[in-house]
Amino acid sequence: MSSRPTAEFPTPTKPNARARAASLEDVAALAGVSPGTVSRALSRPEMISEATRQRVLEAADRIGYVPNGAARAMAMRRTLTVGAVIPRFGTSSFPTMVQALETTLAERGYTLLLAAPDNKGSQTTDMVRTLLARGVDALALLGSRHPQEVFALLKTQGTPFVQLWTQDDALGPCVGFDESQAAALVVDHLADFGHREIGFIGGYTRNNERAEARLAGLMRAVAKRGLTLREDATVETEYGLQQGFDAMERIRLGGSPVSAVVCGNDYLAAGALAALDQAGVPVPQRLSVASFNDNEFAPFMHPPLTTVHLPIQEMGEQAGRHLLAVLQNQAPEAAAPLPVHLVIRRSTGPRG
Amino acid sequence: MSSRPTAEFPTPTKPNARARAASLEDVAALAGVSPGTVSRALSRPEMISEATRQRVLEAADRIGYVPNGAARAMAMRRTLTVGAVIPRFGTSSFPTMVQALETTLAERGYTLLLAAPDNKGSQTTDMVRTLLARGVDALALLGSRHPQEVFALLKTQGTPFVQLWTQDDALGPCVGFDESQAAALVVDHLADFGHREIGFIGGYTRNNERAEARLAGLMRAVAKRGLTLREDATVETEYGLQQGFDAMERIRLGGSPVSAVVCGNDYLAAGALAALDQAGVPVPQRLSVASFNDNEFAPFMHPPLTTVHLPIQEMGEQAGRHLLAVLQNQAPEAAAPLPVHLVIRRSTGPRG
DNA sequence: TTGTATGCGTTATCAG
DNA sequence: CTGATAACGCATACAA
Repeated sequence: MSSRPTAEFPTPTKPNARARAASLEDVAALAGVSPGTVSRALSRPEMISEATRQRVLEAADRIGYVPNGAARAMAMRRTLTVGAVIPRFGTSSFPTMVQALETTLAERGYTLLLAAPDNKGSQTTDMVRTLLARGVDALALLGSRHPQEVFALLKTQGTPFVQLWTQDDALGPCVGFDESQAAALVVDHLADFGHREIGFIGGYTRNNERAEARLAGLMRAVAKRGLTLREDATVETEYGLQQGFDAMERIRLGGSPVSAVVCGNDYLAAGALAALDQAGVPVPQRLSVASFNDNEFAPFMHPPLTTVHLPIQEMGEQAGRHLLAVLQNQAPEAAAPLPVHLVIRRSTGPRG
Repeated sequence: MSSRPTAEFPTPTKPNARARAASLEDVAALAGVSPGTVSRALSRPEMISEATRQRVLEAADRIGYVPNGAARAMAMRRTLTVGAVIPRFGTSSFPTMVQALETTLAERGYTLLLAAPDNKGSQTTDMVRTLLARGVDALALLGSRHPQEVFALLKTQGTPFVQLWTQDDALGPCVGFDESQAAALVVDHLADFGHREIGFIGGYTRNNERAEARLAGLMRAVAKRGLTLREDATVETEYGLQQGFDAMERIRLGGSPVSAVVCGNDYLAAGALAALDQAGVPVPQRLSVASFNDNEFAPFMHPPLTTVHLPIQEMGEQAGRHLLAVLQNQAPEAAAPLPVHLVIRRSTGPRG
C-alpha cells in the first residue's frame, strides 16, 4: 500500500507551497483501479482492457493529470530529453539547425534542452555539466571546439553525443560537410572570373574549429589555383553584421589591391556589402564579394554575390536521426558525415 | 540503511544497459561519510565542516560525480528548468529573444527547455503538455495566440508562465511593446514624406496575435493620418524571405497605385526589396519600403528603408527576470509590460 | 488483465 | 555538524 494517504487532505510542505498537481494515484483513486493499472493504461495501452483503459483515460482527463517526468525518469532511467550546446545563437545559422534538430527529435517524443554560452565567460564545460545534471539522454554539440574535459565528462556519464558542423571525428561522431570542397568551389569560381588577389573576412580561428577549417580550406584552394590570399585583406573577427561592416572598412581603407573578398558567413557578407555600398564602391565591378551561405537570406542580398550554400537544415536533421538511432536501437549506426550539397546560388560578376 | 548494495557489483537492469553513473552514495562510500552529508556538502556548504567538505568534494571529483536531476527534482519538487514554446524559430527574431532569455535564466541556474512547433500540425497544447510533463518550473510562450486549453493546463498544474510579444494580459502576465505606437511611428514617417496610399505585407493574422496587432495598429495609424491602406496592396503571408519576395511581386504586378509598402518584419522586407531590385524598380524614388525591425540586419539592408526598431533582446531579458522573480521570491512582481524604445534607423526617401 | 511491492537518487526531517 | 530514514511519483517484475 502506498505510504501517502490519498483520502486525507494533502499536507502542504511549506506555507507557500503551490497545490500539488494530480498524480497517478489520484487518477487511480478516481478510476477505481490501482496505480499500476493507470500507469499501464497510459503508456502501454495494449496491456490493458479497453473498458478500464477508457475509465482511466477519462479520470486522467477529468483531473488534468500530467505525468511527472522526474518520477518517470527515475523509474525508467531516462528523461526523453536531449541537450544542445549552442554558441553564437543570435548571429549564425544555428537557429535553423536547432529548429531542424528539435523537430526531428520531437517526432519521437524527445525534448531539447538548451544551453547557449554568452561568450561572457560562461564555460562550455559547465553547461555540459548542467545539461548532464538535468539528465539528458544525449547531447548535441554545435560549432566551436570543445575542451577535452567535456568529452571526459560525457564518457564517465556514458552519455551519447554528436558534434555538429565539424569533420573531426577523432573525439566522436560528427555531422558536418567538407569545408575544403566548399572553399574550393568559391575559389574556383573567383579564379574563373579572373580574380587573382583575394581577401577574407572570417571568424576568429582561435577556439573555433569552423572558422579555422574554413580558412584552412580557403588557403589550400587558393594555393591550388595559384591565387594569392592577401594578409593585408584578411580579417578575423566575431560573426556579426557590424563586424563585417568594420572589417570591410579596414580592408578598404588599408588599400589592399584585392579584387574579391570572401566572407565566412552571410552576416559578415551583409555587413561588408553595406560598407561598400555606403562608401560608394561599385560591386562587383570594383570589388567582388563572395560568401558561405549559413542562412537563407544570402540569395536575396543586393548586390549579388557568389554563395556556397551549406545544408544547414539537413545537418540538424541528420544529427537528430543519429541521436535517435543511438538512443532507440542501441545501434550506433556508422557515424560517417553525410555527403552534402554545395550550390552556387548567384554569380559574382566578372572583374570590371 | 540504503536498500541498494554499494559494495557489491552493480546489477545491470538489462543486458544492454549502460553502466550506471556515480551516485551520491558512491561518493559517500568513497569519502567515508553518509549520503546525507554528501548532499549537504555539495548544495549547502555552510552546513558542513570545512574538513569533510573538502573530502567529499575530492571524492566527488575523483569519480566524476554529476547529480541526478530527476532524483533531485523529486525531492525538491522543482527542476530548475523553464520551458519555452517558440513558433517560427527559423525566420524570425525569436532566436535573439531565446538567447536573451536563456542567458538571463542561466545566470540563476535555470535551463531552458525548447519546444518549436513546425507548423506541420504540431499542436501548441501538446507541446505545453510535454513541457509540463518534463516538469518545467515555469513557461515562456512566444508569439502566436494560444488556445484556451493551454492556459487551463497551466492553471491546473500551477505553473507560472509569461507571454512574450503581446500586450493582451487578460490571460496572464505579458512582456511586449506597444504595436500601436510602432505602427504610428512608421505611418507618421511615411505621411511626412508625402505618401498617401500605402500597402502592407504581413504575417497571417489568423492565429497570430503579433501579425494581427501589427495590422490593427497600422490601420488605426493610417486612419488617423488620413492615409489609405489599399486592400489591393495588402498581403498576408508566412514570414520569410521568399514570401516577402512573392508578396511584393503580387503587389507590383497588380498595379496598385501605392507609393510605399510597409513590411511586417525584416525577412519580408528583405524579400520585397529583392523583388523590386530584380524588377528594376527604383527604391525609394518609385516605391518606398518600410519595415519593423525584428532583427539586427535591417540597418544593413540596401536600399535604405524606414525601420522601427523593436527591443527584442530586452524582451527576452525582461521575461527572464519576471520568471525568476516569480520562481524565487514568490513575489509576482507587477507584470506590466516594460516601456520600450522605438527608433527610426534610416530614412525612407521622399517620394520621387 | 489487474493488483502489489520495490527501487530509482536526492533532499529534508529529526535525532544524536 | 553528522547519520539514519522517510518521502517524492512512477515503472515494472512478480503474484494473483
